[in-house]
Amino acid sequence: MIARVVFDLPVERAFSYRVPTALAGRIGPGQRVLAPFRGRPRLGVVVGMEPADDPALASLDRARDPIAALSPVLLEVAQAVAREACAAWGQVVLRSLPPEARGGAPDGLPEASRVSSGIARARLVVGRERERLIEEGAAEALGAGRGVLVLAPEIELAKAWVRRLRVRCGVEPVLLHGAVPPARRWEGWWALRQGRARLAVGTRSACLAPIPAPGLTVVVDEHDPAHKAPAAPRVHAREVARARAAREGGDLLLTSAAPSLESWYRARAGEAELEETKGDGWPTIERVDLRGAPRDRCLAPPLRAAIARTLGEGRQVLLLLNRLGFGAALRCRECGAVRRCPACRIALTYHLEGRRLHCHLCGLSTPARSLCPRCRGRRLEGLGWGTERVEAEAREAFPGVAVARLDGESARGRRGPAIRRAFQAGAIRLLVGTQMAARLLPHPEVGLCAVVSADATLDLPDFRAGERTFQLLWGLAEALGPDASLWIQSHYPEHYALEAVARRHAEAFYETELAFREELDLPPRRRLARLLVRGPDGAGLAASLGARLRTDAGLAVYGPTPLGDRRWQLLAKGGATLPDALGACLEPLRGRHRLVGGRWELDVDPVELG
DNA sequence: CCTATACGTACC
DNA sequence: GTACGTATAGGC
Repeated sequence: MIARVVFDLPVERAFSYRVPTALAGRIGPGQRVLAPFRGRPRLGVVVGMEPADDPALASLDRARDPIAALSPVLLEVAQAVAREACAAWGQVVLRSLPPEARGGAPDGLPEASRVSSGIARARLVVGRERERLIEEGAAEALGAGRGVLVLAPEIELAKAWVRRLRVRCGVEPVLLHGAVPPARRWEGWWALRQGRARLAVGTRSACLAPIPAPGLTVVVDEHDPAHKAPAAPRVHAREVARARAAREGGDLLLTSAAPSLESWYRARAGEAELEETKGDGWPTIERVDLRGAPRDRCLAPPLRAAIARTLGEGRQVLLLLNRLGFGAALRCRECGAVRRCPACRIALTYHLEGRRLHCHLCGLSTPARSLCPRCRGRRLEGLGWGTERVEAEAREAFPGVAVARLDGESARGRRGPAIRRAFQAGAIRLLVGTQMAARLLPHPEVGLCAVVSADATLDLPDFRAGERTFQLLWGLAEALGPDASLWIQSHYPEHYALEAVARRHAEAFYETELAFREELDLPPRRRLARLLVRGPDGAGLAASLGARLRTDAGLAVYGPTPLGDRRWQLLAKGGATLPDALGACLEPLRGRHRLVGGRWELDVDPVELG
């Protein structure tokens, strides 16, 4: 017999090994094996067996475990997902397994569960009841003797779901994420594989967990970019979940306060049932126009008054800064808006070198002078204010009020939980924080929540800037009670994302946003891939790769656009077959990643453009 | 003429 | 990814 083996390498091929007679019958697809590779034993996974022999081939050293870590179906899922992401099958497979640990698997696999094909039921659930539907769905599937996988975008959220499901389902869920020690991850993995456990909760690293007879796969906060791996293999957990459900059967449940345009679009096309669970009541939404407001203050007078009122009523206040890593945009001093690309409408990014503005979508490059028709000079201005700054202003404006700050810096060590507890207990009356502070909601004592500058996300140099802003604001509004108010400061108070939140009319946002995406041939209508290039001659390499994609693959290619100092980006636009087109064109260059000039990396269906 | 480094290739 | 081969430059 010959075993086909893949490794954690950025290569397409599987490698062939003879199966020594001593191992015959003990080796099969999905099994981890140690195979001689470049003279040393290397960990690989068997993806296929062939009834042939070739004495010229090397022989497998041994099986790493007595049983296969993955089922043949999950190997197929990994292959399909790898193909869509232009990633190597072996990397998707091996990086989905827990890292190597001491000890081996227990012996014995249960009868292979009969695999049904096709998703039984795909749902996209929005609204306040969505969490209850997850609990119900999980309990129901477990009750029917089926397995359940719940994927959350962050470790903390995964832990919270373990607590909820433990109570609701009466079983101990297997928790799988990057911070769980390898030995414990394998323990849980084998328990699932052997059918001793049927419920798993985890982050994207758990997306290929061996759930026995899956009845339900849940993707919590499906819109969250954290579901996609930030480095190769750049696989999106939501797409793995979809591929799994299509091949393993069972229900697919995607949930979000404000879903991604991709999922909303699919639901609209009939690929999933859109289920809106409306809770009643919406907070009062107040928009503050920052145009013309003094730039040295971060809290406008009407907002200050409202905060004072709220504190006076004995309720708590939350001030949020959504600083999701901003590009160096140029803001006009007069009108406050940043300069945008006339074609793509996304914020232009300022590059010190040559004092030029670049569009990261279409590659437009223009001199930074003549910044704004209404403004004589140009002024580089950071977007938004820091949390410390807002905290200081709040202390000064509301003397005697217990003010605290919750951000990456102040939450370091054991301080985060202490601040959270103090806020929940009411000891802190006004809390200034970043995204992580938003997680404190829902909290009924909060009477006012303010987004200090919605522009921090609206001015991101990303065509999803509007979508991100809408998702953030909608999520906040939903988490606040009807007797609370949400204040939004912005230079674009009439922006349709803000308008839709104020009117509690999500559909209006999605329709407008989709029209914009369709007009510019952007996702979800069409697909994008970005090619990241770096190296001493990144510019030259990017240009030649771009030319190749244009002529050989016939793709619409934008750029190269500079990303900081030595990084360049190309964007390729295509249809459903984009990964195949890219593969066919770039495959001959594989193994030559280090072309003269630098190295390059592909990101198919990027969720964030930098 | 020999050793140091650079890039391209193949890995079973 | 990375060890290894061959091409290439620099050193004596």
